[in-house]
Amino acid sequence: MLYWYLVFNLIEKRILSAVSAHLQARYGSDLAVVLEQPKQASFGELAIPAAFQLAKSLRKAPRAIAAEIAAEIGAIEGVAGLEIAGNGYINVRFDRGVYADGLLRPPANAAVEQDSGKTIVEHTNINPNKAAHIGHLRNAVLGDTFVRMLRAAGHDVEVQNYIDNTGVQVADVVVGFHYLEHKTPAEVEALINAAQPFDFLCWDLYARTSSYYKDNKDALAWRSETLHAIESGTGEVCDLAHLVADAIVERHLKTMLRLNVMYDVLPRESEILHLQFWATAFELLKQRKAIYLETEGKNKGCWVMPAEAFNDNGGEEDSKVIVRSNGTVTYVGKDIAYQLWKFGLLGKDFYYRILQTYPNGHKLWVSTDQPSGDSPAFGKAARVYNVIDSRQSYLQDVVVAGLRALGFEDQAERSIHFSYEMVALSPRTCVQLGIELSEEDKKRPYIEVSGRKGLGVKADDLIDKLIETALVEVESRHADATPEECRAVAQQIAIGALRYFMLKFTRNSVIAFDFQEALSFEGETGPYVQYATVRARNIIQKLEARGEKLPDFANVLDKAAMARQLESEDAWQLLLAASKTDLAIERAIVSGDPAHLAKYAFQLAQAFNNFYHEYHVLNEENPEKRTFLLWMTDYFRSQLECTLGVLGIEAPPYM
RNA sequence: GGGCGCGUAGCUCAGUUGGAUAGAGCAUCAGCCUUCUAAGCUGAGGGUCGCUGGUUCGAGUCCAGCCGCGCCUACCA
Repeated sequence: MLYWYLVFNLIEKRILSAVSAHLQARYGSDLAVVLEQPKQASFGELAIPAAFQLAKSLRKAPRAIAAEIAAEIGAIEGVAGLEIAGNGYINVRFDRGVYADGLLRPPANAAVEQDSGKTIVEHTNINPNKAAHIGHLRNAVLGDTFVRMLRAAGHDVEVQNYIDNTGVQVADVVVGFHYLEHKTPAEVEALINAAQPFDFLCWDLYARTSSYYKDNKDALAWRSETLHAIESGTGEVCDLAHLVADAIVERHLKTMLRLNVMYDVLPRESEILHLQFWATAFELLKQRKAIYLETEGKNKGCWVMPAEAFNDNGGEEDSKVIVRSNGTVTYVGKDIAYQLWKFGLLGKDFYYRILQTYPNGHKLWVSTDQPSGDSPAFGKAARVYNVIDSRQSYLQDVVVAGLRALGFEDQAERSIHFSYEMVALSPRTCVQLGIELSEEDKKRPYIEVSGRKGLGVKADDLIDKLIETALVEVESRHADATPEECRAVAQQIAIGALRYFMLKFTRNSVIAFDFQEALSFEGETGPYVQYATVRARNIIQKLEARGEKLPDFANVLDKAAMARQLESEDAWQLLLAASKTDLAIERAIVSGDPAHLAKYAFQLAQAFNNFYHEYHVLNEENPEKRTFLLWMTDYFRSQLECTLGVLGIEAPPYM
């Protein structure tokens, strides 16, 4: 892993090693020293709780031990002083001048660690049979932000979006077109190019087909016929399926691009079938006895994985069917093959072609079953993150168990289910959408969405609504701007609001989606952070409009001057908050939750807003202070822009 | 029944490996725009951290047992 230079981290490390060495020499203790963030900023920058841990073995009061350590440890570079506090804390105060100087003039020898191989992040994975909804948005925004975090920290990341273009869900829409509406491929093609978005049309058709099955059980035969046709790879129904899936994938890619979400490659299930990925995996699984042919009971005739493989006390659990008694493979089976491929363990690869080139020049590849020239090397990862909601954790466990049963212990260990809770609807939003609720549902805190019932909020509808809401605000504030400019700004604000909303909740909390909350641009929201960034840039723009240039801070600000300016506790706290961006990114990666970075972004914006109100930068008369405040402004600006960038949020030119 | 998760202010949620006075936002109330944009800032009120016990110098955090809620537990994906 590559870390860019962290002044804070550097001082932290110095303290850690100094304290460890001292405890070893003085007490013969090999205690693992840790540092804490003091509860209150006024206590200092870091706290050492080591005295508490030593109290027992030394049979001494923590406070006395703390005093002893503080008195005897000696000087640590970058540390101005140590204080005893509470029952035995040692609070650390940084040398403010040294710290600021480190931020302004970072030493050249940045710590570099080698990345240990490629990381694959798989996210989005929407069934290509209907429009994307808010649940898919959570997946894509979480995945994309996690990718940005990893890349910011120097990781080599490959982004995959798996397309299940041969599954039941696609089949059901094909049933709708073919059997219910008697449409030919040519007629469906006309619909794809029609004014109404094709994925919206399919949203309704899918719901209609699903409800038709309910009243006409015989119609389920249409589904299996369609699935067989798709699997055979030929015929009108199969053509129809590809037509539908490809058109909807294109729509999904457009929707995701609106949110600044892009991919490297789309592995498709059709290729997993045609290139016999499953057949290869099946042989492996049989060979190594990871699955067996059930000879009795309800699963008679199926190839199953025993429950003990994926469940610690699997005695009571049913084994998991991998191959059905009719010889067809389940989704989990295909997923095991896919997971093996991701690690380069299958001994097979897809062929690839370029599907499209994004506006920024990035190329998106898609799997194909025909040799088609050069392509980047996909797959063969050292680590795999599957961004999939927690409802599928059972299936993810089975996939990992498959790897383990094949003897790929390391890869099983590095198969990470990046799980998150679902997005449901608040009862209030259901009412707004005209969804009728039963008395029972009304009492629930949230209502689960259902694509099958067509119950949910479409991603594009939500984005449009956000843009319209933002547009009203932008136009009311900038009467002089052109409609195109206003729209562009409104779009950035809308996406900022949406991405932040999807990130502000920790992964394992259910989001009860509420329009009123999601459409808010005030308080803890994306636009709040964007607004702070715009303000910081405005100060610098105003300066330049007055014919002044931003000083070359490294030449005009020395350590002593900064130390003088940082005698103000407020200024120091603000600088400290602003300097912790890298730390926040690193912690969010370690904890695996982008919500932590979103929280930091909000706190950073709060800090800047405090700065903005407390100091009037351009009117400052003291030259040294004015230069210093300009530096702080510029530093805040760059830190805010960096954080927003990692969150995938743009800062508009004005708000 | 089993697995996973949740329960913290009126509402929506944070709370790092146990640590100092449990925090935000929204909502409510009281203030702040001739000054770099008020999508902002300042202040006030608001808490039995679901319950009971345990571990220890110390528990919202760890352990056990309860209570309530959600999801999963398909030859669907």
